[in-house]
Amino acid sequence: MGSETVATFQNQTDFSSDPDERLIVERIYKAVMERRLAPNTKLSEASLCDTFGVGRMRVRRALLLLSSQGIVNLQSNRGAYIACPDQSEAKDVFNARLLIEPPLVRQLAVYPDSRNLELLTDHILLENAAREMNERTEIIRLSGEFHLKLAQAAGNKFVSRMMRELVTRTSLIVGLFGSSRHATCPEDEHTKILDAIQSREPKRAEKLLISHLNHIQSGLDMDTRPQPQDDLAIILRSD
Amino acid sequence: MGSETVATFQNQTDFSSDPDERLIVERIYKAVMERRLAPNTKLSEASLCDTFGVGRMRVRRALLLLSSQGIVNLQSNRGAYIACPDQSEAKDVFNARLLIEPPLVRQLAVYPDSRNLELLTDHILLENAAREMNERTEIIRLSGEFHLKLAQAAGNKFVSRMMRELVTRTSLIVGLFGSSRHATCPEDEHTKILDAIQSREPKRAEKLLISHLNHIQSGLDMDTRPQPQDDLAIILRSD
DNA sequence: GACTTCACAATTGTTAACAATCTTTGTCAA
DNA sequence: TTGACAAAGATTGTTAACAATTGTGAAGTC
Repeated sequence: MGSETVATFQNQTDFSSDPDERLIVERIYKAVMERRLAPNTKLSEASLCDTFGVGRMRVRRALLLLSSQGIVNLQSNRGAYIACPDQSEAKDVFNARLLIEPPLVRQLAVYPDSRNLELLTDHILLENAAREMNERTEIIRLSGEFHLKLAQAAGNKFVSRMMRELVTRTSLIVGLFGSSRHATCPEDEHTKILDAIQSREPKRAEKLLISHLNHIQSGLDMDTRPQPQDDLAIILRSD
Repeated sequence: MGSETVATFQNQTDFSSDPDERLIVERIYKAVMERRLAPNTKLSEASLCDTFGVGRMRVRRALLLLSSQGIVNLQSNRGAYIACPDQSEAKDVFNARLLIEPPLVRQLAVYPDSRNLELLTDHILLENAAREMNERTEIIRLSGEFHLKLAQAAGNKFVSRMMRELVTRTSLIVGLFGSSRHATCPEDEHTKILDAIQSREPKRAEKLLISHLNHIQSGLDMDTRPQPQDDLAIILRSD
């Protein structure tokens, strides 16, 4: 794992015309989605340069794009760090998701497009396969991407974009505040949601989704760890 | 008009740390919102450089940020152009707005926060004042920004961001497809919506908003002008 | 021993020159 | 007159050197 191409992700809205830039952005995005890159990890220009074999300009542009997507935090004269959402932001993320996803799912259940439902079914198969194989990073990423595909099923570029940002941020939040027990999403909730959509039951789909989001949220310890990292990141580096 | 500071807009999410960069981004954003910058207008680096008295680096970064917000279209080796949404994108924008804004307004009507309602009231006063004075560009901008303030009233950073993008894009769309008659928004619909919110009538607020959005959409000639500009822009330039 | 100060190293920010690409203009031939 | 072609001009993309800032560690002082 990790060796497969990044092309899988390039159905996303990506503004950079240069392929190298896209690669950098997508790789970091993917690492964040899989929680391999922890919040507040420093992304120094030099290391990215020789990781990707690119000049500084490309790296800087990629970092600027990542910062505009809220994935990275640019600090003047100090460098780029993986974003580290606080409790207030976490609240905003979940509220935004609770605002957008329910009507989205309702709409999907009212006008289900067979082609899109197929894609969702395929995705759930992937999820289950990853679970069977116990591939942790895959499970985490696919779990998040289910919601993204939900948005993509609506066939709306803007909704997809916003959802991508919200899902990415959720990944950071779960990484920060998630208790180790509920590390991964509950297994069958996605299946149930898709089922309700396929059966054209908007109300049920909506309710399942809301409880799913609440379930994720309830697995977080928002009180502990007020503002961790930075120190922690340094500690990890000193090993 | 036009001489007032740009600071008014800086409550927005803006990722650039440098003040010059913010200024460029906000000025172009504002010009688009006021429909002074038409779709497909070329933004050459040189002209921006001496307009703002900045080096090329700043301009290029600003353009990259604008492109990440969908305001500007970066074409490799050809330059930056004000985005020119097509019919398909227009459809997406309105669908996204119809997805997000109704639940948003409903929520505002259920939990109205007095401070935020005050801000909305103030905004409507500004709108009416601009209408009285017949300040066209102000009317256009404030009209769009009402919806943005609606989102901001929810106190959610992400919702505000998405709405900002949608509203900006709507401005481009109306500029492209809007028939000259309905150039500006209908006068009192915003007032009515706010009224419904203040009276804590979620259903009514939602309905008013939906019909408001449909009203805007119905004022567009989506069939005419399949893909204008570029040529048109060149024609205008040859005067 | 703890604290400040200073200098050095490392990292990021900026600039300007150079390279590559596209656009325009002018010329020539059909 | 129209079209293709080529050279000049203008614009964007890239690179590398330089400047500025921050972080680090050693020396010195209390």
